[in-house]
Amino acid sequence: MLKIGELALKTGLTAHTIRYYEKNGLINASQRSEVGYRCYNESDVRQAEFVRTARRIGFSIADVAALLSIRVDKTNHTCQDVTEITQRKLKDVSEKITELRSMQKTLQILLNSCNGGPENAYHCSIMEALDASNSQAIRSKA
Amino acid sequence: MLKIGELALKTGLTAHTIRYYEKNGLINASQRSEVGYRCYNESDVRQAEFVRTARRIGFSIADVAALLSIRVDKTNHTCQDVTEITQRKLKDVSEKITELRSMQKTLQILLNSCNGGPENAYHCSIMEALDASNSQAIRSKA
DNA sequence: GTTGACCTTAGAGTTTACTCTAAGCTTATA
DNA sequence: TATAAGCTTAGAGTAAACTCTAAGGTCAAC
Repeated sequence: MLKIGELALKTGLTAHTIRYYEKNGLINASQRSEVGYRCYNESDVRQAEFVRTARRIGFSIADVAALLSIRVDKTNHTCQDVTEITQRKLKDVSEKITELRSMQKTLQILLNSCNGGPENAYHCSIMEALDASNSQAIRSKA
Repeated sequence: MLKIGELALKTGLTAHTIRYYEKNGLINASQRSEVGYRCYNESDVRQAEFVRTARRIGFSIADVAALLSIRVDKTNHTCQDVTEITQRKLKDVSEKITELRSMQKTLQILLNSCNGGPENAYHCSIMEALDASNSQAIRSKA
């Protein structure tokens, strides 16, 4: 039986985070010591590791909660339930990447248009591009 | 001279957001009407459009504030000042993309490993992968 | 003259995921 | 035995960028 600090060490979470996850139903200590310390058994530890793994992959706390509810009752859930959550997350991530790629491209175009030298910014092409009320002006510089 | 609702229409921001930006020093109304309504002249509008453009590209409010302080005093700032902000942002965006790509890859691997069918989740390979305390298990499924 | 749309302010609420604090009890070490 | 490290709780603070609310004044149209 581990105490919270030991679980923290084992999982790489902090004790604070573990308590926070507990409040959110992700991790629980199946026992308390006589003086009220949280005690984690092997099954608790495995669950904590599941949570940590899922969070690292990028699942939100709500996603992890959903995955856990499947995990504790696998026979009444299907692979489809699991893939739905995973697919939704993949879609979110992919959309975010698309958005960031567009930003990245624009920023790169801006940087290419300016030498970044010590001359004053009066004719800085980045400033000019941002000032073009029509952000099309930025795209057309590709 | 535009009122706030008109500026909102013109820029695609909401009146709420414009007031919020004002509080943060990004947009200002150089005049008020007799009864206290904000009045935006052409220069105010151009600044609001600069802000909107910069925000769309992904600059934070703090970044935009920095860019604006260059914009109002171009002769005392250099192209280098501008490119530094832009480069920092590009670095942030690129790092975020790298992180998201890794998530995307992992999620795709998980999905490839499971048919997502209506059978119960008892042997769901996504759940198994998440349960492998060593998230290496996920990577090795590539 | 009365709707309804628009404007004002200060300030609270939202989202996500922590992160930290205070006040106090427990346990291990020197 | 004293000190430090670790545990408890409730609750506040952080970050970023809005978003909304309440209570009230203004303006154009019917």
